[in-house]
Amino acid sequence: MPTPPSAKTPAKAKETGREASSGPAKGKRVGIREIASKAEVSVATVSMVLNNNPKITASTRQKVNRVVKELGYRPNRIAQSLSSKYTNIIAVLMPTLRHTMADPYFGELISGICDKAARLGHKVMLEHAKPDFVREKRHVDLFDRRYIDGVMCIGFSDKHTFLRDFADGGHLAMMVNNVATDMDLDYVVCDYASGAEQVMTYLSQLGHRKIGMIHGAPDVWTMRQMMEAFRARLVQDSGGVADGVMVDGRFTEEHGYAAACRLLDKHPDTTAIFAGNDKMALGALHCAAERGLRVPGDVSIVGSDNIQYAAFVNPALTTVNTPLYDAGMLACERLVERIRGRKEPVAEVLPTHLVLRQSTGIVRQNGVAEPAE
Amino acid sequence: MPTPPSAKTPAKAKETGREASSGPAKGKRVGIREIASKAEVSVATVSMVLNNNPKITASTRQKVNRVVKELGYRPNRIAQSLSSKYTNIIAVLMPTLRHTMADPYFGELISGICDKAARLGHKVMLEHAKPDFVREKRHVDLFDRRYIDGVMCIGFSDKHTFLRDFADGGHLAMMVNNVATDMDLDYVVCDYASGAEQVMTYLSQLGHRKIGMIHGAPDVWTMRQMMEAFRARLVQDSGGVADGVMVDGRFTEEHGYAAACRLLDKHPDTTAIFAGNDKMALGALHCAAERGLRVPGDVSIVGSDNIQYAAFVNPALTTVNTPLYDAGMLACERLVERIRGRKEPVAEVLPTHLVLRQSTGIVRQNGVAEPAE
DNA sequence: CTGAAAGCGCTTACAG
DNA sequence: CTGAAAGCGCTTACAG
Repeated sequence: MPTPPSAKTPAKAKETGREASSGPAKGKRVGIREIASKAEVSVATVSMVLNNNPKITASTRQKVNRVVKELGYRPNRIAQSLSSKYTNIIAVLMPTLRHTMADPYFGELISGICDKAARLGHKVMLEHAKPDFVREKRHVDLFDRRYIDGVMCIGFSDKHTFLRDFADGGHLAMMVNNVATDMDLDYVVCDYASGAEQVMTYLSQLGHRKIGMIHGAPDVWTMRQMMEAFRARLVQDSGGVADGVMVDGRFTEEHGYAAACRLLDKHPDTTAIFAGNDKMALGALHCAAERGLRVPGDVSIVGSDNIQYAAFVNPALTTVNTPLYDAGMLACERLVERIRGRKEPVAEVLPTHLVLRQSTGIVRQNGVAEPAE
Repeated sequence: MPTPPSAKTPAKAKETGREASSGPAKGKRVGIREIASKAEVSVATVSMVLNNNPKITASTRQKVNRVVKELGYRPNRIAQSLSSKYTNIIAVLMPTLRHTMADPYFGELISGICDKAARLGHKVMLEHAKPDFVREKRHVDLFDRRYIDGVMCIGFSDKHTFLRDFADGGHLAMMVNNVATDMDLDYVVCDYASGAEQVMTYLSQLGHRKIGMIHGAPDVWTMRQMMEAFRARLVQDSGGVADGVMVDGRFTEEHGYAAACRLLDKHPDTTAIFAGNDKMALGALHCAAERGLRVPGDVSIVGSDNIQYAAFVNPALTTVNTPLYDAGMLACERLVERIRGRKEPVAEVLPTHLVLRQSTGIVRQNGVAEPAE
């Protein structure tokens, strides 16, 4: 247990009189029966009023609501869940990357999910798919033990075959900004293929012919979309006009940095780098800076996702805007629809667009990279 | 509803035969009574085995556990919660900043909380304290409606007086990386005062005398700690040797950028800038770059928190490492202790240390800033 | 050490 | 349109 290293330690909180762990509040919580008796109706009627059952007269409704307000009655959600079919909780399930929550990519998705869920009266529960979590089938437990009504899956790839268990068990799951190949799961995804095409068109217009790509794991469906678009464009532009190489940057700054270094070592004639996400693009930017390469003077760099930081690096990053927050919102909305009875599977694609900033420019004249200044 | 703008639209998921919304799985879920009858004991015994009640014989325990395993029995958590005093869920409550979840600061805290909670068998629920949320006292509802056993509060300031409601209602709340002045709440916080002192000592050693600070809202306790340390050091070093000014950067890159510009406009002789968090430091870095000021040649810049990006900007940022992830872990651990009966209030301070990188250097010789090159 | 019973606080058919 | 009763699936005193 760490001790205050500084003299400016906050004053010790006083021992409080309140019974810290002696359960739900002081006094007897008011329950549905008190409301019923005070309103002179049955508990069934109170319940129906609370649930906006249309069978109830406006007058009884008023009468009950008045008492509810008077006594400050708040129905016990646990009891409601036990009696009804729903918990009104959805889970957000994600892989255990290093401090996942601190990632702006996941953050945007989750922000969208949370905001929409709150509006729809649902709570959201956070869950990490650690190895033992999966091994012990605790992802299924989320449903079997009645924690949740549905689950949103973010950050997974085709390798995460345990996701099948959801469909197999008849449980409601939604892929957010990804598609699970052959798993028959609902999804809402941004149009990464189009984003990559826009990047390639733009770079081509700027005169770039020697283009490198820093990609992430290709078992991620969206990444595959980008890689295929990259390759397809190279083929299409070929006849010798375009050339490209691909290196793995594993979605992180660190590996994006290393990938960029490798790329520039092997192909010093590279004039543009397309990174599969902004973090790898930042890594590439770092590599360029370290080598004294001017961006975009010597090499143009493009990212993808348009995370918050993309606008605040030097030079500001040209990138593909993928509406992550909106994807989170829509996915949540659709999942709740499913929970409420929607039968048709969900398969939505959100448009993407290029955001031009300072990290891209027309191709340099001489074909060989040389230090700036 | 957006339509696929690209040709590469994923194949439509097939309409599935499964009953999407017809409730918990197929077939009758196995309950505690089935286990009881198959194991030839009472349900009470099964329950006690499940809860590791020491009163149960090893042999009955075995017998029951075998059946539990055989039938793959998973106790219904809702029913458990209704009967017992606990939900085994804690909430993480935070203000509604722009896409809060995408913020690395909050992300680190939440990552720590989640990881520890999972290890302790607790689920975590995410909650945003929007204006109407607070107005309708829904933060109290979290307890009154039995959603949660305790709440972790992150990102709040002294202005958020609604936090008093927790202590007033006898509910378990924990401030994470902050202290609620006069609110009598448990807390776990990093030692920001010491961090700021280390920064000032270091800058002083480098010869800096004209130091500016970009701070955030002073009603945030931790920020006040830093500001006081900054001021105290200036006074201590005075007799004309040190001078400083403070501008508000509101915790964001944008305002940090603006604040740095204002600072450098008014005080062009500033040789070092201490920003209250890394985001504002990045804004300052951006401002310097835009003006052609070399960092650290013309001006040194220091941040605080050591978020992931701090190492990947140009130049890499010197900053104070505040162990946010650890703070989240410890806060979670302590909150669960409280839930389980701990009586003493929690008041922990975690040590911080300076991380030296490229954005700081010895003071420039001439006292006036001039464009680089 | 184990069992029978009451109860947690709601909702939902089923009567009236 | 409303009420009395059963039930959701557990845990917890209370007897034995």
